[in-house]
Amino acid sequence: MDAILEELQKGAVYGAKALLGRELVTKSTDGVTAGIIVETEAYTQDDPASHAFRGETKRNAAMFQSSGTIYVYFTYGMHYCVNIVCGDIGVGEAVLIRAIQPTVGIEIMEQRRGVSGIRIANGPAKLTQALGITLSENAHMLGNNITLKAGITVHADDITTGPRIGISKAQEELARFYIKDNIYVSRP
DNA sequence: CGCACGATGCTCT
DNA sequence: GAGCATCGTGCGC
Repeated sequence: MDAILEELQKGAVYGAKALLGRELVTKSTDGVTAGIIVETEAYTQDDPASHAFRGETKRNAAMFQSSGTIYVYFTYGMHYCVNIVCGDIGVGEAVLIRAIQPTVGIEIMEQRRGVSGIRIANGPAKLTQALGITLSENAHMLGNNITLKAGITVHADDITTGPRIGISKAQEELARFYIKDNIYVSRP
């Protein structure tokens, strides 16, 4: 957990790769739920597609906090997405978690999502619903209701990149990373 | 099986 | 007032 904080400190692109294979764990009154992170996307401050591109606002303030801060945002009138902040305080960088492979509390997640199998968490808004993450966790630090565990080892050879998804600017930028051949990614 | 679109409300211009 | 780091459905092939 401290080790990952050091990796996140090195920046969003580095952090996006370092987070692959880690287990994201959440606790609630429903119980514990968790999954292996299999797809991430790095957002840096100079990225026109990033919420931080136009500077700090009330909404994106968490992105400018210290590494390991959780940034949750609400979008499309119905969805939450979760990021883990990277880099120095005052710099707006974060990694969007785009897909997880469910490991713990699968029944709870099926109930929250209303589906089972691959569709439980193969997308950024799906995994927040499966893990029970909402705006109430925004700007909190990793370590309480949301934590990271070691998970599985991912070698550099097992990481690949793909086109960015769901954005209108800087689509070609090399920022989306996922574990090769993993069936739980949102898009191969 | 793939594409198109509607839902739905908050944030920033 | 537009656009959005999305998802699910519904339709046409």
